[in-house]
Amino acid sequence: MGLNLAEKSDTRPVASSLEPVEVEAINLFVQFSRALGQPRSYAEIYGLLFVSHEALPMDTLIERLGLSKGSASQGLKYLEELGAVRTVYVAGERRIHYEAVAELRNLAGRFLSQQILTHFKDSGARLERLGEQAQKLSGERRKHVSARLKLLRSWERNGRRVVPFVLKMLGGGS
Amino acid sequence: MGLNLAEKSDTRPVASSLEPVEVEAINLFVQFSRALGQPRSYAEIYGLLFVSHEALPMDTLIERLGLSKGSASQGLKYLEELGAVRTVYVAGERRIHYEAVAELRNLAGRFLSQQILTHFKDSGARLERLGEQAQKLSGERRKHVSARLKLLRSWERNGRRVVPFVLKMLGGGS
DNA sequence: AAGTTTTTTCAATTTATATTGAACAAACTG
DNA sequence: CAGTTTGTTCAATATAAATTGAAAAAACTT
Repeated sequence: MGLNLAEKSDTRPVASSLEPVEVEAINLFVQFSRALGQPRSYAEIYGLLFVSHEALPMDTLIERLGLSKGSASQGLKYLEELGAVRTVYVAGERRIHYEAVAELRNLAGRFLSQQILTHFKDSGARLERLGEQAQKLSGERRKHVSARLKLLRSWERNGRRVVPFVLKMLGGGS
Repeated sequence: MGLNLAEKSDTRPVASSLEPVEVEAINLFVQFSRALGQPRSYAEIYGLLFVSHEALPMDTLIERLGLSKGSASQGLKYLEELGAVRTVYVAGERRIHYEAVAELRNLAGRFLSQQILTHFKDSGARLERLGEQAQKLSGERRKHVSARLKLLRSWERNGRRVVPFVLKMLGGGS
């Protein structure tokens, strides 16, 4: 079913077992996840772990956030792979407990390479193929495509230069 | 119906009226659009305009890309608002013609403010509310939430600082 | 202004993505 | 090892987003 963290215009009820401070924190991450195109449920999980004082087992996340087992399991798996969450072994507890990893730089780095760079990965090959096709053209047409290609190459270069820089900047303050 | 720019494992036929060089260019932008979470059809439109020597009317885009009228109209509207496309008046032609605007810096700037910054816009207010809720807690719990809040504030600061910097870097080469 | 072409709008449909939950598997327990 | 708890998988379903196309509007023509 998922949570409902009601915004002004939203009339569904807020999950009763969450405290206001938790609702606020979760909202923050859910908002963020929309900007990044990530599933809401993952953001809910991360948000709750982020404000929680102690590590939580999957059960608790399911119960308090109103998630299905499947979502919780997949979400935790994803977040763990991303490095956004780590497992913690709690004395006298059988279940795996999770806590939020709060390091922006690593998070952003992994997220960028996972979500963005994979999409860019063969842009080099693509540009090359475009270049080949351009050679087959003639006259005005070829001139134009070649100019465009040159532009694309410079865009790609600039784009690549930006990523490490962003990471450095994000690392600075935290 | 939309286009089909077949990748290796994809068996549907390529639109017959597109030349190889166009297919390559469009593929490039479609790929890009996936990374950014934008509709494929918009990327197709931009891609075709980007390689085209002359400005094209909506009709031509519909015909060559196999789009519906609606998609073409909305896509062009969106791209024009974004500043990715501009209208051109062609002598002796009644229909509006469009051409791609190829300036990475402006494009990226508008895109960021449209897609990202809007999501961040009330992060300040959200953080404030979270702060208020934190005050209502006590002991260990409050200490933890306060620390988290501090961290979030620094993340936000760093995030904001990054944007203008990225734009400067993207402006450099083109 | 009546007719024609071009463009926009938006409810209905299709397509893509996220979520569920029941069946399965793994990990532990006594 | 039989029983119990915990965790995963994945086909089915629900939800969200993109696309269509018919109807309306706007822009132009004679």
